[in-house]
Amino acid sequence: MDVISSIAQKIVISPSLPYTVAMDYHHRAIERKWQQFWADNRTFRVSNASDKPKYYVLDMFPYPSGAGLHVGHPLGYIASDIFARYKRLKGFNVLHPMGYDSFGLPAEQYAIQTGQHPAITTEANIARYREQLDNIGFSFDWEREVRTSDPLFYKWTQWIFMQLFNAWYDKSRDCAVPIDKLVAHFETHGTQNVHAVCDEDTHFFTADEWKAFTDGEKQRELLKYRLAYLRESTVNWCAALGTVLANDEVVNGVSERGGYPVEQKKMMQWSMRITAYAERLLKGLETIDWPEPLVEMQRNWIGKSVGASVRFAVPALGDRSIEVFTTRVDTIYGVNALVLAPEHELVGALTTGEQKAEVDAYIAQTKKKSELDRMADVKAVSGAFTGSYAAHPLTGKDVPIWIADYVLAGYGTGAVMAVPSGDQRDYLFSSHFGLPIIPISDAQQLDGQADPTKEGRYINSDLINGMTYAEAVDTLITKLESIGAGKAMINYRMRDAIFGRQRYWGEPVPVYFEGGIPRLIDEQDLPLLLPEVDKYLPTETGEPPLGRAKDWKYHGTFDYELSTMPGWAGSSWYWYRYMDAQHTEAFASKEAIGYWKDVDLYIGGSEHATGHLLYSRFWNKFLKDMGYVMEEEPFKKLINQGMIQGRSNFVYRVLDGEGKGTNTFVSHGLKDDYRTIALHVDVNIVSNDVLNLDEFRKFRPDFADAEFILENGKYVCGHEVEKMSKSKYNVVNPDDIIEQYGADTLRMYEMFLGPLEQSKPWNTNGIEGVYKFLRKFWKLFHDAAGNLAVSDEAPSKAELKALHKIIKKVEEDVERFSFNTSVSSFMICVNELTDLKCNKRAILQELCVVLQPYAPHITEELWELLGNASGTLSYASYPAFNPSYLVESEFAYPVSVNGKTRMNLTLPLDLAQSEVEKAVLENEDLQRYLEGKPVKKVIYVKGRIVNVVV
RNA sequence: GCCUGGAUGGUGGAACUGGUAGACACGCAGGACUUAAAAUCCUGUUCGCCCUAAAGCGAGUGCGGGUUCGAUUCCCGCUCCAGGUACCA
Repeated sequence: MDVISSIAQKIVISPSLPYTVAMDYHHRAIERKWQQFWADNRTFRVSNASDKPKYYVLDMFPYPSGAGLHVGHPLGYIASDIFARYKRLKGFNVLHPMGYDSFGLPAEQYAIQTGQHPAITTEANIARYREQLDNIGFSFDWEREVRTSDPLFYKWTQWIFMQLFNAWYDKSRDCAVPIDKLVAHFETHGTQNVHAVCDEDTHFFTADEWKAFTDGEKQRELLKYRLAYLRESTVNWCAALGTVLANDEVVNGVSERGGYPVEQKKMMQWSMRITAYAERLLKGLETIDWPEPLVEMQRNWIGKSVGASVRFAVPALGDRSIEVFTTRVDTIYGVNALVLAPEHELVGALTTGEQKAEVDAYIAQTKKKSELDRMADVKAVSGAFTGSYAAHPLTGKDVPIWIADYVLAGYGTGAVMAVPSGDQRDYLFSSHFGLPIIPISDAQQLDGQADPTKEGRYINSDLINGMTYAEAVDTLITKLESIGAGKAMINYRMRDAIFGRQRYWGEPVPVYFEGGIPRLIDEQDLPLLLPEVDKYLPTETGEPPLGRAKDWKYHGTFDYELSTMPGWAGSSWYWYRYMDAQHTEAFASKEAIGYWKDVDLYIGGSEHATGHLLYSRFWNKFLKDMGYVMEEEPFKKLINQGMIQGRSNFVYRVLDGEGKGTNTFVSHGLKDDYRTIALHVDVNIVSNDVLNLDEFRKFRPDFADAEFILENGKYVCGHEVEKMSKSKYNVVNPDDIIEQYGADTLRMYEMFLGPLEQSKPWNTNGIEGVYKFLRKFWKLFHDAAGNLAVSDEAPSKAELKALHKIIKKVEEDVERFSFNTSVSSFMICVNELTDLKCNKRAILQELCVVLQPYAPHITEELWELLGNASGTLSYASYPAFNPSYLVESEFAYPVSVNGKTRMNLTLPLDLAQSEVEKAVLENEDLQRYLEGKPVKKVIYVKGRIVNVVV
């Protein structure tokens, strides 16, 4: 009677529940109970002091957008949570925090449209995110939460900026050094023996000259050395948005967001001297365990080339010369021209009167071209002769000077020496303009194209004739250095990072101006709070939004810097704040940093490869140079989770003779018989590609009386993989999945979908299998009436084998981040135990521990039902694997003939090879396949296979 | 163009160091239970041939070759897909 009434009750409470007889496993009640328990008991609070070894599992923290989490966002968080929970069971003190990268454009755009302060929008979005995250049962220590837009957080972002401002990079020591040391050096030795990474226009001066400088002159000079510095840079200025955009925010010459035109504009901008760290950023890649494509991307981004810089004198210009960078100094005798970027500073001076018209026309044409579209870049060769000649540094011969747009102003010196025999671009250029093409190696094959080979011996090359590549390079560098015409040089593609945005919703730069000189505010005045403004738009005079703040002056008199920091500022150091999120004396205490040191495992998307991950490594190295942190690299191991794509569903509306839509829809399998148009349909009313017709009528009231042509009584939808977006009706909210199936099912299903690193479309088909698994698991502990029924009997051999198989499997899988295979193995284990009718406490209790990282709620509940203290499962011990339970005495060998499997033969594992051969060859069934042919050889691999070769 | 991944049933995927390809799950088909449906349980499910069936035979991991007793796995050549990057001297 009780059972029946409880069923009845269940039906009343949850009429929408698909499985009304699920009287046993009530995921809603269980999950709510444990989430509350963990919060109330601060179960996942972690201490900065422990006898246990430390382990730091970090997720890339989200930007809290207004749309909330969709089902793709938590993929990485689930994986890292499984890993963190597993490490806790393995006896580690695990730091597993979460926070928000809460400065950013969408909140500001919303503020521009609605006038609502971005802080309010952000606060609401964070609350929504938190609720959604809590629903999934993550084991985050929320007491360490950080928000980059919180003044208590950005105080330290500003503080780090101040340290960067107050530092320079000393190449002799190969590290950053406080600027005071540079000032002290200037006072005693001037610029002598200063090896700094600095601007190109620094002056040389003696100690006396330095001392004679005014304070303003000193500051101006020092700015050229600081790691955070102000300089005029060409930026992507978007007038419509009133801001500067990063290169990756500009697509095809228009802004990625909104598609507004973008122009190149010179502006004074804060920059970060990341190029000082180029070599260390490159070297460090060898010491970290990151996915190869990511390492490769950073390597390409840094773009190191080893070569030489060579100076070509230009007699017509007196003492001025053209400097080129080349990676192939060995080809210098093959030079037939110098080619400059049209923007090169010497172009004006070099152009002769005769050539002026042509050159000007060409420059005008290039400008238009770059404005138009670089994507429409045809391989057309173009260029113009300046009329001037340079002198070849070794032969003294005249080398014509050209300009062409295939030479980029921003790379190297903006000028190249053209060697048509060795470089394809130079070859095309030379053949187009009829310049001579001189072979320089006896191994070169110039049949219509350049040959960049380094093999062979040099010819037509005077000084290096007959030499090999290595000999030639050494000889030439030595020679060029001795005549002052060149030197070995390393060039990097990476540029210094622009660090200012003309935006409101970001960290204010803690700088004010006094007589045009930027100065830091006093440390005691941190944080420099974002001022209130009446509108979140640039001022009428084109100044950033902060220019609207009333009476916003340092000490009431000095103007503040009006740009704010870029989106990556806060995320470049946030993982240290988690170590000691409440600390007030520093960004984290020395003790906390000394204990946690670095991130052991970092999980996030590969889209941050060259942004966040590069800048974070840079700031980390800087903080280490200054003695604030301990490790050269912040993220020891990194895993990229794949992107979850959308999977859209379609219905097919039949078209009439004129191509107009009718009120009839045809099922996917029959649509080829009709003229149809595909319409997106909400994936949430489609199950296994079968459309719920009633829901469809509600979804599209305009089709309430539509007719449906069905197949097998069903309307089957078509599907396609697209981006997940509202307009495509393919967004799935994790909350809906959790409501229907529970968080444990969601967690396991997201893992079950496939390898973590792989991108895949979200598809709810198949989630039932995981839900069924959890109910089956629950049933192991209960009798048919739903009462706990666990036996204390000793487990059987088969039961122990099933348990220890999964203990081993999960251990191996988690360590190699293969979470999908664990889920399958759990299913196999529960299937086996169900077949064995196993209800032994000794088995089930350990199984709870093994499954806990994947399905923490159901296992906590069962753990408690088994009589364990409530909520102690998170810190239980992972069961020890005992291989003896897996030992087999015999094995069913697949017996193959010439590699083709023909039969199975069960044999004891301790047989000697000769005995196995005998048993196999004497087998009657085998004779059929041998067809009387003589046996050449028998391959026997113990516990694997027997192969008879005839 | 270059760099990095990837391609396995109707679907998601498994096979970890060369050793029974398709585990596990979805879907589908059939059956049990039920007045019925849902849920649950059971059976089958790579394809082709043969066939009442059982059994059997053949093919098969994008395509073409190779190494090997044995290849989804290693080597060579190609096709397609995804991500990154692009006159980088």
